Amino acid sequence: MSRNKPDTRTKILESTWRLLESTTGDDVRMSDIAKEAGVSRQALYLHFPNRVDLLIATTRYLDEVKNIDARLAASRSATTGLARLDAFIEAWGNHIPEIFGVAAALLAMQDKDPAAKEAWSDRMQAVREGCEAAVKALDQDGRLRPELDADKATDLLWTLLMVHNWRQLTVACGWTQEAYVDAMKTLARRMLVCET
Amino acid sequence: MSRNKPDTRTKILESTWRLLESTTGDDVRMSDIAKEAGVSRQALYLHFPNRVDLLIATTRYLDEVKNIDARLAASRSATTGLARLDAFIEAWGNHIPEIFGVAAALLAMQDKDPAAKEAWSDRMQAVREGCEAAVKALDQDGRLRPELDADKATDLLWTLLMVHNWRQLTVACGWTQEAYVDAMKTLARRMLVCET
DNA sequence: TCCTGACTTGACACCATGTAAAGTTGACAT
DNA sequence: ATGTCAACTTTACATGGTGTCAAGTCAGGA
Repeated sequence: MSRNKPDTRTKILESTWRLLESTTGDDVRMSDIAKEAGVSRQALYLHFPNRVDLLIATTRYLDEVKNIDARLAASRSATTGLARLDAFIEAWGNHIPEIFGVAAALLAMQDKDPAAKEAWSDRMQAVREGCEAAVKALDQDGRLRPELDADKATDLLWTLLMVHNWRQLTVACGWTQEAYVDAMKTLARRMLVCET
Repeated sequence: MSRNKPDTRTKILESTWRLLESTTGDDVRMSDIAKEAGVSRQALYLHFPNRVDLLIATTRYLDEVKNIDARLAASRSATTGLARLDAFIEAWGNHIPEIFGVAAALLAMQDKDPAAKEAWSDRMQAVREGCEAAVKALDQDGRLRPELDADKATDLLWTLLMVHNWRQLTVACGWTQEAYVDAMKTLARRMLVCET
């Protein structure tokens, strides 16, 4: 884990990220990344076995830099179930735009590449666990709608918070990030929480 | 519009559909379709200029066979706004599994191919119009939540009914089609409709 | 000085899409 | 019967991106 030098590997990861960020980059090729990193195309293959693994490594790098795990974990410290739900939605919802470029690239190749599917599904499993924890906290407060069991409620919240829905509302419909997060909070309550 | 003979074009469209339907078909190639249709690969190019256009033609063929437009239009005949919302969700929600295979293929190539993006966005625009009509009917009954304007409400309903959410709940979470439709109806009401 | 590891250069195999051109076949008009 | 035309087949090839391979460069350390 010694990463001190100018570090070509990091340069590559940063470049990949940067290119995927610029939404204009419809389809980012290996040679594009190499050029951006100021490195030969072959150098990429010295550090990553293939394109998919490079993208996956980029998401992990991003998670590390943005420290999403810590931020999601923070939402667990809320005292009431409701506060926890809000905190979780806020943490995750505000993380989405940070990872969206990379996420979209990974999503795009899900059908073709099993490894990409696997990698994405891993990340989403982490989100699901966050949803589950929030739902359980709600249940323990007796605020979960009685007609919902914890599994169904988790499924619903998980689905609501998917990247696709963020994309639709912000990118396609032009909502602001704040409007998105607020709407998600409201909807989650209406979906899951019972009165009083 | 004379289509009477054994009709290679139709055979190709049917084969494309069939292959995309079988979700195992991760990535359906032109040669796969040709083989399935019992036709040379080049024959495909006699009928469709390229892969994207073939996929788009397949969606149109499907729409025609399944007669979705008529079914969506039928939802407009409901008398109250609430009934209309339900009818629309039922019509569209039950159409999704019919088109899902083709839709997924078209979605997968959205980033790469502008024509695919265009085609899909066209179809989704039709859905949006349905959402808008339902929201307006609700508004006229005075049942639309006062804190929502018609645009925002349409955005939300449209997002809720996206194919991705169907996929997540049924394919990923294992919900039945009925459970999905019921949940969407309930959620739409909770999202959009005010009390009394 | 020589070695080694990181990187470059250039060539190439692979695979899917799409193009091009010549050959086959069957229906149909005369 | 013959010629023609359209639909389809066969074969070959260009293109573009991924991934592999092998030889070459070059700086820094023992």
